[in-house]
Amino acid sequence: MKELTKQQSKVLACVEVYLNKTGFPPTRAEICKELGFKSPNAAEMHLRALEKKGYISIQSGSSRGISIVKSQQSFEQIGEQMPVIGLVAAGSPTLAEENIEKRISCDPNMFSDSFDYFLKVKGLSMIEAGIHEDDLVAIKKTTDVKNGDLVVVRLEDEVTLKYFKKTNHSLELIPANKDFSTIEVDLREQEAFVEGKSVGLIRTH
Amino acid sequence: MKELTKQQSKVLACVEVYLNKTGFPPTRAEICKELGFKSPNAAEMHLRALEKKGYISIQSGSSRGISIVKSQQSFEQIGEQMPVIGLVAAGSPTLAEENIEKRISCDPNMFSDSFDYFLKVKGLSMIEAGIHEDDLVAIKKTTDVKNGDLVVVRLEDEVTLKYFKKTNHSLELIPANKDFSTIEVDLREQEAFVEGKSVGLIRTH
DNA sequence: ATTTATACTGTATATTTTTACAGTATATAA
DNA sequence: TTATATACTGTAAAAATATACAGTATAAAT
Repeated sequence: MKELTKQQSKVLACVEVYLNKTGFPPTRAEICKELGFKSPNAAEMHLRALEKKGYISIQSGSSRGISIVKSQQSFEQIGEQMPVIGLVAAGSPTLAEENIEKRISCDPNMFSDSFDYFLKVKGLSMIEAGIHEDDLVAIKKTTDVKNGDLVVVRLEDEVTLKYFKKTNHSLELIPANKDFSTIEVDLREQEAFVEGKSVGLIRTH
Repeated sequence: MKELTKQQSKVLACVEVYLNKTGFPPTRAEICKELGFKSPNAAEMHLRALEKKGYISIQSGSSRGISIVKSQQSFEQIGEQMPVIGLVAAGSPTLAEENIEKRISCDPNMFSDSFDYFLKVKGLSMIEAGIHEDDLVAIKKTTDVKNGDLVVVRLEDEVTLKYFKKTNHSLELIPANKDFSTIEVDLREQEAFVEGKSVGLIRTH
């Protein structure tokens, strides 16, 4: 999570205090009044920055549509807002705000292992493992993976979700669909980046 | 504290659910949409009644200026401990303590629809729907199911998870595995109890 | 038979609120 | 020296929202 500037921190605190006091979030104008700004745009800009850094989410077009994603206050946050990231064809699955499709309120420890984000599955390459298109796979960011693990690997600019098998200099990324073929990587010729591994899955019916 | 009418109770619940889901209170129009009212004044009147009876307070002149004074719900909505029930061969999947295998901390609204418990899947009859043994299927207790829904149905003492298809006097419970056959029930001869329907699924890898 | 409470529809308007755009100022980095 | 990021002011328009008013319908109470 990115660092906040002094003013952004003040604005976040202001929103949290207002929320605790009234039960609903403040308007831009109310934030200005509280912090002494003279233009609603001052508040707007700080809120946008806070959203980009993942501390709040803003429901666009709604009045008072601010919700706290990550509290500045240190008290326990049960039911954190876990980000959902689309499995994009190119580039790493980063947690930058523009990649976050939505957030789901749940416990980061609901599976056997903790996880960092959900990856939204594209395509049918893992269908025989019971992993469908649009399923959300819970990914733990780690490079510590074993053969047989379901992993997120980046090759060049392509990111895939496959079973992991490493043998000497070669890496096999094995699909679970007879219509797809195993991706074989000679690690002396090409780099492969393990982004993380799956610890669970959720699906909405 | 005064008693609430049925509709007032619905409106209060609606506000509480919205608040838990979004982090801010609903507008009059949003309450109407949720509960099927066609005039914003319907919501307005109920809110006024709820304020008069001391369940909420309304900040006049503010958008979404509703705060809960006395919650209707006896339990916390976020980070609830949702029970996991084994799909036992005999008897209804009841929420009696002896049937609860464990509890998982998660948000009852993490799927598109709310749910009441997780059912632990036994057997392979739904494998082609990507539902494996030991997957946890989120079940919403309801009898309001449509053809094609994934439902929990009890026949005599046997409980199954299957696709639902009703035609006149006959009920078909369709598996997703070519090695299993559809269960056909003539409703004039045998009773079938719909216990609920699936709204989602989670799996631990 | 008439009132009273509940439960709405439908419309209209004033007010609140978001949000875009055009600027200003300052410090820091390239 | 020229960007670039932070941190605002000031204005204005469009959209969202609260809320008043005038009705309709129904069941229960008086």
